[in-house]
Amino acid sequence: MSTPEHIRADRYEPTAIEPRWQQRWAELGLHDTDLRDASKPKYYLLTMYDYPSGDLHIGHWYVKTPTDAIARFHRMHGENVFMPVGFDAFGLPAENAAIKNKIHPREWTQSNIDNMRRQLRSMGATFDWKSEVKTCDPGYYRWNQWLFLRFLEAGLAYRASSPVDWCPNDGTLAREQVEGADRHCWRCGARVEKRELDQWYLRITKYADELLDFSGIEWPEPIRIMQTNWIGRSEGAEVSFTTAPDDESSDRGPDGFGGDDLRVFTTRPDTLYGATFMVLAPEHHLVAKLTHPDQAAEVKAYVEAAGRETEIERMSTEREKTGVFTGSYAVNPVNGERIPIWIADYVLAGYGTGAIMAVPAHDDRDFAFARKFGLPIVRVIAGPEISDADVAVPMETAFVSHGTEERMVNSGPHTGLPAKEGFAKIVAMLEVQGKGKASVNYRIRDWLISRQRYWGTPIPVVYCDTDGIVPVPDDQLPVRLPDTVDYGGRGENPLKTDAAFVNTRCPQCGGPAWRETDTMDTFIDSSWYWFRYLSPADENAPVDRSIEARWCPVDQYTGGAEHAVMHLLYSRFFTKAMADLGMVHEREPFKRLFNQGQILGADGERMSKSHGNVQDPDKLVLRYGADTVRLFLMFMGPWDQGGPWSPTGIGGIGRFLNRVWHCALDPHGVEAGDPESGVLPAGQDTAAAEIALRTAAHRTLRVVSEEYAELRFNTMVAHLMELSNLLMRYRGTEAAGSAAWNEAVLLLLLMLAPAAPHITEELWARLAKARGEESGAGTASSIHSQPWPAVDDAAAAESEREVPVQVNGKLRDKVMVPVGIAEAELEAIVLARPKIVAALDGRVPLKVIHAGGR
RNA sequence: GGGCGAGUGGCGGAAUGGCAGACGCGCCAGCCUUAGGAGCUGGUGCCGCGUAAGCGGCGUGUCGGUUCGACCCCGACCUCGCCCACCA
Repeated sequence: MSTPEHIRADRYEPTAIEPRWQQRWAELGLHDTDLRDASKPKYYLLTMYDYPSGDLHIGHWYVKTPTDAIARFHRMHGENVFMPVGFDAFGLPAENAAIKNKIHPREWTQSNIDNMRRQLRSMGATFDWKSEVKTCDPGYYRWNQWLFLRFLEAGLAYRASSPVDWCPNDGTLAREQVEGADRHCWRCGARVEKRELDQWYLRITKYADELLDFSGIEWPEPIRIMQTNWIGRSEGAEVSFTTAPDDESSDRGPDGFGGDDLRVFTTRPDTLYGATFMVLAPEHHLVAKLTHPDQAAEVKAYVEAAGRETEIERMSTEREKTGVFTGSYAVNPVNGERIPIWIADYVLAGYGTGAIMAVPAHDDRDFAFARKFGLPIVRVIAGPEISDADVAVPMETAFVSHGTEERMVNSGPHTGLPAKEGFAKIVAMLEVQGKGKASVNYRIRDWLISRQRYWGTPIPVVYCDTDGIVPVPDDQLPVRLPDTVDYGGRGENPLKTDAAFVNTRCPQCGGPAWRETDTMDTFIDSSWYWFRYLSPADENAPVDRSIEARWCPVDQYTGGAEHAVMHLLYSRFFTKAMADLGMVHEREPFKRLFNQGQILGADGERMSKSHGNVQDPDKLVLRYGADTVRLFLMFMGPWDQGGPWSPTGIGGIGRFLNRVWHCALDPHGVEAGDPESGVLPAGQDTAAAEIALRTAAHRTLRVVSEEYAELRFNTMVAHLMELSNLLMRYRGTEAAGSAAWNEAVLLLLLMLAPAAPHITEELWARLAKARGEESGAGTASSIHSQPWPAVDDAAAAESEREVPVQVNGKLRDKVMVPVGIAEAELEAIVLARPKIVAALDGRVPLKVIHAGGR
């Protein structure tokens, strides 16, 4: 039984056992969650669904296999775990592939999904396949349309004309989908341009304030910060300036100048006395009206030039300031000064009111502008280091600090006040005078969802000459994507060429009408898909409210951080909007979020087919087995870290599992290559060896339990390796096969089961058989149905421990003492140690510190 | 320009105020093998002393600070990564 020949004959061969167990788990339906089963606590575990690009790469495994370990860990704790899977099946790559390969996007997508299903199953992951969702199914996108119509009724969806980011390949983009200083498309990398278009928007701005509130959800701080910055809430004041007549003698000059209300937003009302000019965005609606005839030609030229410039050029920080004087003036409401009104492209039309009061003394941009055009710079805020006599000294740079130390100067009756106090006083004064009020501004814009593409959800409205924009009635949903579309060419949306789709009847008047041919941003699909998993076949509603009530929010969500201001923000918006419309109860979608790191190619670049650095897991699985690949990915480093892919070291995981195999099946074997093998450590008898085994096993259980709960898989695996190394040390000795040994082996298998489900299941079954137990059908015989073991605190306690001794912070000695030794006794022992005596060199310690130590 | 994060052996990493380098890779030595790019055991931060067990010193990006004691906390700087970027 224990000869080396026997071991060779029955080696650990993962590829022989893994498919067998995967099939068996599937047959038993072990992971088809009964959502109506309330006998156990629910645990909704969600991992971001994938775009069906064709092949899983190692990065997909990096997200999914630890997630599966979480699922299995929670099942062993008696929870009813739901871990669904699906496909984000709409999107441009399918369309591009269709054009290139003359294949329908549906076929391309479906064959990719089939392949990815096979690959996903090879991980041994316990997905609930009966709840699978595919967003390109009419049964799914129908509800995108239904939700859109409800949003439309509620005023959360609207159509508007405005300048949009336009990608020459992908059409319109949401603001979040334009990246980098050169303003390129997030998907294809092409530089985007601005176009004025009629497009559909969702009113995410309505929820700006609520989206800033993260209380009640446990999300990583970087994501919260990114969303907070993206929403960009600024508190300040809106201030009304009145445009001035040409001369100071009348309210309105002979040319009709003056008397217009010119409103600005400022975060620094405390600097209002320092406003020495105003600046309008070139697109501001008062530009034409405020341009003095003398300046008309110059202004016209500037505005036209600004219009021709790309967003890239205008948004460059380094660029020198440009601008032009309108010839008009405005009156500063606090001191009555006439200040010139300029036009410059550093002021953005889309933020605030599209106009600013310029305070060059206290804003870097205004300072640069004033310098260039010779405009006055007046200091109105001074730090403590500036004496009253220095206030008038010309400034070399803008002073932007706004702390508690700063005081106001040159500010009429407010001079001398602390800046913070002046802020409030000036706002109050403006309100009394009707010239301003406290105000809040946001950077976030409404979500542009129109896409000029074929492979997406049709927006369910028609255009009628009589009735205008008419929503498609619910009973006509879904508006199906037609199959017979010629998408041979580029540029135009192929749907536009499909007359049978476009030409329709107005639901209201019955007259001729035209369908909207834009489709929805695919981020709509992912903004509520976790609700659909709960009732994927429901014909009456997007989500079954009674199931949602029990299962939401999602307990744990796992996926990449690249969606910080897209998917993860849209999902929160949708959840809040759906809650307000009475469709769901919860206002937050995901209670806990974990962002795993990204696995890069071996070259340190993002994995992509174009880089040629994609790592295919299938080959690794074929060679090492799924369990080894799973463990290796967990062992590489902290899960949130990721890093460049390198398979170096995967062999170490294989050796580890081999040792587990041998400990479990061949406890009495000895290693021919090791003279120490099968011999107890010097000075240890069998009883001591058994205590050592029990202690190690239960201490390992204690720490591994914590590590699973905290998703620290790399150290979890390391601790299991330590335990298996210890077992190997005792293999073949008198302690092997003892009760303590057997307990340690079983604990090792149970602890390893969530991470390496196949080998543990195999060994569990073989050990049961060896004990003569029936290991027939039924879920109870599976290791994955066992309860998570409890730590025996008495066993985990050690009787002795090693105490490090420092003198003046330097390690000088280590001493073994019984646990619980009195401090005085310990001190006596330590002070008698020769090394300590030598280190003290006759001196008496001033202070003896007993540090922490468990 | 702003925000966030990270810098530890040849490599991935461990240790978040108390023994730096757990665990693994790689490398070295030995064993076992007909053979091995298989398996097993031991060693392995750097420098110095010693035949040796061992002893001493140095060491967590740089410079300061707090502390009996700092990879860990604080300040400044350097490097790298990610996000945002003329948002008033």
